[in-house]
Amino acid sequence: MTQELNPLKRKIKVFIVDDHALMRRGLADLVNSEEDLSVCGEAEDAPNALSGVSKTSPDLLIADMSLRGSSGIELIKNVKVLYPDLPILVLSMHDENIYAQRVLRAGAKAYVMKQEAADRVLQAIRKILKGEIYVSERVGTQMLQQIVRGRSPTESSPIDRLSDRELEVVQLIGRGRTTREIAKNLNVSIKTIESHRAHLKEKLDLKNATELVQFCVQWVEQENVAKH
Amino acid sequence: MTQELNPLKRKIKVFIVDDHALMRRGLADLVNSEEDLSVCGEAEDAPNALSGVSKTSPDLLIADMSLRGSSGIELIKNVKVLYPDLPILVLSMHDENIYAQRVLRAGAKAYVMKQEAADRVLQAIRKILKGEIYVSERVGTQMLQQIVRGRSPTESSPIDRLSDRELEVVQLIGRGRTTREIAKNLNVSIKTIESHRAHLKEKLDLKNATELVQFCVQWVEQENVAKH
DNA sequence: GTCTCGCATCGGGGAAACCCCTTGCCGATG
DNA sequence: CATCGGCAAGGGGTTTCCCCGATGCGAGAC
Repeated sequence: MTQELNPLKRKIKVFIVDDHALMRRGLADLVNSEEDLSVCGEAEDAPNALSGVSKTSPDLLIADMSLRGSSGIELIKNVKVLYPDLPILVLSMHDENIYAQRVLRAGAKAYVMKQEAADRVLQAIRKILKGEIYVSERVGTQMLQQIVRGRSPTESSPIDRLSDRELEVVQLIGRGRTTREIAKNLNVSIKTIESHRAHLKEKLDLKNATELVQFCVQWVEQENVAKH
Repeated sequence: MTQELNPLKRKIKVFIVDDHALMRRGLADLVNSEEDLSVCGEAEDAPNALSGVSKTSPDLLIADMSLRGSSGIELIKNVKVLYPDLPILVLSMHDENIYAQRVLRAGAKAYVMKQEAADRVLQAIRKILKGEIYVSERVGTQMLQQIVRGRSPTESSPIDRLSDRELEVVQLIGRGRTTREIAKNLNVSIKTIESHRAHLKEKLDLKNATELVQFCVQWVEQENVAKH
């Protein structure tokens, strides 16, 4: 609408990467509705994003996490190598703390969930244009809690803090064994396994038994993949 | 084709349901950019959708599958009961034809993936306004292949034997939710969820709760990977 | 050496979840 | 119209979860 009203003051150029056309449209609308922002280009996957960025040299990149093919995190890393000063805002489906941490470590400056309101995205844009970092409240407080508990986020995965016995229990839970079965298997009391599970929940910051099983299943899976 | 024949006539009213604000914006922009269409209302969840529809009495409903709380498929069924003639277009993250089949059986008239281009959505809108049914090409051919193979949709993978509600519970378990949380989320008694879980264990031939969680986690994972 | 700390092992007790059985309702199917 | 499947929900017994400890044991700290 008001895109070319002010030719004296160049607008801040924003490049959008998302594999959902409709989401791109919504984002573009949002960005262009701001006086001083304008969309300079769009892409639906990582390769097109890289070539598009090199053509349009934007001031800001908005990227979706879950792209087809090469994942969003790979794109961030690649962009960071080629354009270290280009701030990146990452949109994600997940509110998982793990994703946020990985994304920020990969070099993004903001992590916003797609569920959030549109003005949150604008807040994030403003913040990272000032050189600051933005994460949505829920993820942010989770991260702070981790730091308060003395766990530096840069330190490798929390799985390293587990004892050998605890890791053993993780394996068995991940294979679908019950507490009783594990106890019998390891020739100890059920109480002992319950105790291990309690420690696991604490160390891995999991709320309840279901989340514990979820984590263990995923970890066993991921470990089996890593071997091949 | 026929959209600019009667410029004096009232525009066709479209109601949008999606829990992503940006997606709503993109959809609204798309719809309003058409001469004869206009967005008459939006909602971010099922309850607001139902009251919004009753207030604005739209000619077409566009709904996201994966809403918070009561899921998209429930919304479709509810809408179908109250407004049997209101055509519904369903947007989905998944390209699995399991979902497409369920959605169409629940009464929707079109199934479109969010990845698809914007004009596909318009194609779908035009088609269902003419009383026809639209599914995206990939899903459509998958369905046809199943029919050609003589495989009734009820007998391939054990997951197909699950009811809509049961599949919904699988999703939530796979995301680490407890029985209580699921009950609250779906606004039913804990006993009901326990009952669903019992049926799931029976249908999927799982011994206990841990195996059930294991299965659900793996299924949700595998499903998210299948997109790429 | 003693002290602390993490680890592994158990127990009590109350709350929650699990598990099996049954019931009622509705809509579709035959 | 009768039966069957899906959904919701309750009763009641069993098991697990979860928050409290407690003990012994080895390893490093001072």
